[in-house]
Amino acid sequence: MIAKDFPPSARKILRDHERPGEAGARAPPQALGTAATDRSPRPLDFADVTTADHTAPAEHSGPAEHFGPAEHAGPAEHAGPAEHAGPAGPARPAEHAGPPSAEPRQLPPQYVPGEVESRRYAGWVDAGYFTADAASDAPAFTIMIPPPNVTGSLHIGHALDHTLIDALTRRRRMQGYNALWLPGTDHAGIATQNVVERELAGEGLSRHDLGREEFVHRVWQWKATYGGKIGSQMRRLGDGVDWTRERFTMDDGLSRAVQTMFKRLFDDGLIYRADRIINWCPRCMTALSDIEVDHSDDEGELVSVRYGDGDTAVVVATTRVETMLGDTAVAVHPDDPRYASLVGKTVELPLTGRRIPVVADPHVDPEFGTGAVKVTPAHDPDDFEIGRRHDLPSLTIMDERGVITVAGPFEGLDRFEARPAVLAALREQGRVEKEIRPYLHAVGHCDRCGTTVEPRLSLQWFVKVGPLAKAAGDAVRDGRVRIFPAQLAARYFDWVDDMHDWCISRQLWWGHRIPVWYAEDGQVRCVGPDEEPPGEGWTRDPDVLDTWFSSALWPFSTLGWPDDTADLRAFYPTSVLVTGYDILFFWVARMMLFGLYAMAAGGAERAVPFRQVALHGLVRDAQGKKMSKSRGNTVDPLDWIDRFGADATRFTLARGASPGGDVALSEEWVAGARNFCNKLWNAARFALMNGADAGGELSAADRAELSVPDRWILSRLAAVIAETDALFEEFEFAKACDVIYHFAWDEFCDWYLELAKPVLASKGLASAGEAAVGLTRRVLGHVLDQLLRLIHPVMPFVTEELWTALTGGESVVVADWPTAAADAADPAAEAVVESLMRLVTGIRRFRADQGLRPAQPVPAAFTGIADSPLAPHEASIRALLRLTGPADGFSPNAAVQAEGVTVELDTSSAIDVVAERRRLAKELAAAQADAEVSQRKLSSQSFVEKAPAAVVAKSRERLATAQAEIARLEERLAALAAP
RNA sequence: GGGUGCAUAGCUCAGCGGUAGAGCACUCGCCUUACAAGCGAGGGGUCACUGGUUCGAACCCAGUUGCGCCCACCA
Repeated sequence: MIAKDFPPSARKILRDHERPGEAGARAPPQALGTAATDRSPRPLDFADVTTADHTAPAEHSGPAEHFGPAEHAGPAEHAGPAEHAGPAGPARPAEHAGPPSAEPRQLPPQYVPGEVESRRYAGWVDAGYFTADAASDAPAFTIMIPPPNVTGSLHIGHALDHTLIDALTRRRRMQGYNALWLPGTDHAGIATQNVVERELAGEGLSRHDLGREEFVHRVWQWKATYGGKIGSQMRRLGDGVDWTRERFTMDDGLSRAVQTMFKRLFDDGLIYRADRIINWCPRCMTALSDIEVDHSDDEGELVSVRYGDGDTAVVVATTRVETMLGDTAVAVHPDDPRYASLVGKTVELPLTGRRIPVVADPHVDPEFGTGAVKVTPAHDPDDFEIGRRHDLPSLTIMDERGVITVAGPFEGLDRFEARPAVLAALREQGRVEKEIRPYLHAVGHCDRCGTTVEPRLSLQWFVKVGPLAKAAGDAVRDGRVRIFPAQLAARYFDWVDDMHDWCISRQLWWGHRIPVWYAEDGQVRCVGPDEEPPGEGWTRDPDVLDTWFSSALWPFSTLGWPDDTADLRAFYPTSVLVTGYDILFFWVARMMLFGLYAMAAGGAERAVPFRQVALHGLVRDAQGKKMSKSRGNTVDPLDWIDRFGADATRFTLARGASPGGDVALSEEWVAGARNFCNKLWNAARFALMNGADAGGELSAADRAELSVPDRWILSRLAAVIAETDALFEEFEFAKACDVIYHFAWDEFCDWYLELAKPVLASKGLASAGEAAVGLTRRVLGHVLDQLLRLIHPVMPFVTEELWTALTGGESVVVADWPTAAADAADPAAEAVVESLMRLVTGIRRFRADQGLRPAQPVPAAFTGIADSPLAPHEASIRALLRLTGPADGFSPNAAVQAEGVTVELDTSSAIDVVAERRRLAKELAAAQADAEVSQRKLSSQSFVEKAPAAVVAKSRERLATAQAEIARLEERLAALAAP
């Protein structure tokens, strides 16, 4: 069927790396076997065709012609090597629609991700696999996407986050949960407004030129044009999100939620408006919350200035001389004897001619500087507090751009120009007592633009966090919410238990406008979403809310809150929150604050926004350095997806992710992951070629007939499933990937498949009858089937492609998650196979040392195997090692001993005595070292007396084994020396 | 200033009381009929330093040094 139905150019997939020149000499396609007439959905039996087609053209590897049915044709001509397979493009159009194909398909010898990914993704979405059902009886599993900024494009940090979320969700879906991963984006107030303003600046315009309404319209336009980018990128990654439930924080529904929340908090007295010192960004021209300020040690100067003269002289130290223009007092510690006589008096403030009082305030540290502090209530948070305590006036000396507004010589200067100017003027008057420069001190910067933040007195809205934060802390303390890794909970408590009130008003245009109106007579009215705004004579507050206000509602606003929707009932509380530890405070804590408050009616247990918080780290480069554009060490996940495939990219990320741990990445590692995809691909190809049978359960009678390798691999599979499950539950992605990787590669591919080969070929195995072959085919199919399911959450595409080919099933996306067979554990079989591995490795070492080519058959005789558990496996061992039976004229010239078995070999040429001596000497040295350590331990009286009996016994055993080895090796060496 | 974490093979990390592990990198040999994006064999570590606890410490305790991160209103 293959040979007939496909064009010749397509046939090469079966063996594409034949050397040029050989291909033409091959026989024409042979008649096909029985499967040729079998048109059932059963997977194609590769055994029937593998050898059939050797007419491959001579080109070398890598072609990507796709073998799917015609309707999947699409842009299938990925010419050139796989690395250049090219982006498949976002969001495949509907021509690729249709459910995932269950038709048998041929597999090329190299996995080419590009075409597979776009086709499969479209198929999954169309099949509705990712669409959750609010009416389902199945337990819900909900994860809300940490909404990326609409301005953004998918960066490697998202890719990490999404890989982990997708893995969790896919696993739960396979486990039968009603799984929902809800996607969406955040309007990202400052960030988005900045982007659009930059665009305007390119046209020589500012937002004020447009006016508020027009500007906001412009942002919406921008969002319509570029806002979908991240969604198409998520499709490339394979994110199994429910696109029917996509949300945006500025959607009508979510805006209603925001307004509802504001109103409730307002009515409960948990939102207030007040004059406070806030962090002000003079570039973004808005207030910022405390956590939107990054502190860094900057070089500045510490200047000591003398205020007043003669008896009333007092020297103050400051890093901000320019603010002295706004000083309204000097403060000293109440108990400081140096200044006791000054308290209550006034001193002259230089440059201004004003006289300001000296006040006593306990906040002042007498040890620091001169023990006297200038007080600028309008431009320093501490000074503001001092001012309040002493009823001092607040003088604002700068406008919102940071420009001095005090009439006089400094008026119109920027704050950074004013500083040297004021200093120079003070110097001129002989007021400067000391200048320390450079002086390193912490300075706040706007986390959006890096501008030095200006503490500024202004009228803003705040959330009174006290009671909310208490509840947020308690929910973690009493275990309703669990944080992974647990040690990060301490950081959470530190913050939540000592949280300042949250400044939520922003002087921006892009965002949720504060729903408060003011009347001319001073009345204030907060308007709910279903109320009419007041009419004539009222003006609305111009400010918008902090972006994080709406983000904090995300777990329930996305589900229809404040309405009592079916979604809200079905999917709240969400199950897990997966995000980076860097936004623990920004987002996680605030969702706790608001979730517990808004959802309190459902009871404490159901009020929490999520049951578990899985925090991952930052993405770093191969040297563990933070990725940044300035370092030039960033990785573009889309580039990796293009070149290595989404699965390889995902595996690389997941394999690096441990709870709370940063993830180091490099191109070498993603190449390794790509290789792993290919390894699975080829293992499956082998299985298909050999009639692997993934259908049906093994009966008890079948189990009784299983070979030792079959029992071994089933035993290992069960253990690996159990380990993987346990690791997933703890969010140990790295370890789970590692367990599966080693099982797949080291055990399944390297040993099981090799052991299965002779059985499947029925070569040289007396016991391998038809039944044995059938059983092995079934075990092979079963293990591969389960393995593909296990790794599917992390590598969805390649597993889907292989699993459907292997099983004929509809899709692994909706296949059952494996469960560890309770009775599969088989320590006896494991012990035998491990022994077999050691024997085989020992002989391989001999062969390698002797330079015997892997393909060269070597006659060998086994002695001592009859009494060994390895006895039934001699044929397997011979097959693995290419050892033939001792034929006529067998004259062994070397012997290898291991596992109680002696293998005499006839290498047919003189053996390399030097190499053999070296090998034996090395083994001898190892045995001697081993013996020595054991001997030393055992000769210690206290060890023998105090150590557990089992440990002592083990040492004794080790010593005995080592001593036997030494004797044996010495004998061999002596024999080798003799002529 | 207060927390907190980390120091194990060239790199990134796992191991956390009983004689050192993985991936990648490296060396040698192989196109062995699933895979050269592969196969086989191998080299490489006084587990930061100093003490202590213990029969026994990479692992527990104390201190030292060096990195890192978080928080912070000391002018």
